[in-house]
Amino acid sequence: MEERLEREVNQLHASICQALADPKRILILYELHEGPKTVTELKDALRVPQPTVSRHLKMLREQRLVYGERDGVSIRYSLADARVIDALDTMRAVLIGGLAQQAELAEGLS
Amino acid sequence: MEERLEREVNQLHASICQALADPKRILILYELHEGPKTVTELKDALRVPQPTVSRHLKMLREQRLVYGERDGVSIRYSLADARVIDALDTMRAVLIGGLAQQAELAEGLS
DNA sequence: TGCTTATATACGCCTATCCGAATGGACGAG
DNA sequence: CTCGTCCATTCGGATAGGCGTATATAAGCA
Repeated sequence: MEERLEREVNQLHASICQALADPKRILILYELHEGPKTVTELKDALRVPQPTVSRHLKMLREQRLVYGERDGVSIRYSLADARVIDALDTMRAVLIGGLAQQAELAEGLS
Repeated sequence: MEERLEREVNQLHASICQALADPKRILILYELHEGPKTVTELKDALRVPQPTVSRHLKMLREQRLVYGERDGVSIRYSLADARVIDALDTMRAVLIGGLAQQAELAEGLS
C-alpha cells in the first residue's frame, strides 16, 4: 500500500514537472513572477495567440501552479507558489553547467 | 538576435524539464542520488524491463543530467549535477503544498 | 435585450513520447 | 573464437501534447 501511494505521488511529481516542460509555459511562469497579469497582458507579452495562452494556463491551473481571479471583464492570473521559480532557476543553472561542460569538450577537440 | 538566443535557451530549459517529466526517470535520478548504479541495478531497483531503463537513461544522458562509465562488462551511471535533486525536491514541496490546499478545500465542503 | 470585450473550450491535424518485443553490439571468460 | 552477460537500439502501435481555427461562455454597458 505504501508502495502504491509512493507510485501515485511520483506520478503527480512527474505531472507537475510536465507542466514545466514547455517554453511558453516557462515564460508564462516567469512573467507571473513579476506580478499578476491578465490573459491579454500575457498574450501581448509573449506574442502568442490568446487560445494558446489559455490552454497553457489551464494546464498550469490543473497542476495548481497558478490561479486566476476575475477582475471585472478580465481574469488576473498569479503564481500559486514562488518556489516554482526557484526550481526553474535551479534547472537553468544545471542547464548552463551542462553547456559549459559541452563547451569544454569542444575546446579540447581543437 | 538576443531575442533568438533567449528563445533557444528557453527551449533547452523546457527540454531539461521534459527530462524530469516521467515517473521512472524521477525514480532513476533519486536512485542515482544514493550513488552510482549500473543498468542492471537500476532495472532491479525499479522493477522495469531493461530496455525501458536504457531508453530513459539515454534521454537523461542527452540532457547531461547523468553520465555513464564503463566498468568491465557493465556501465555505471552517475548523477551529473546533484542540483537536479534540489529542483526535484522543490517541485515536490510545491506539489505537497498544492495537495494541502486541495485538502483544505475538501475540508471546507464538509 | 443586444453589442463588445475578455477568456475558455472544441475540433482536426500533426508531431512526439511511451511501451513491449525483438534485435544488435560490446565485453570478458574459457 | 564462442558463448553468455550486459547494455543499447529499432520497430510498430497506442497515447498524449501542441497549434490554429472556429466557436462558446461570461461580464459590462447601452
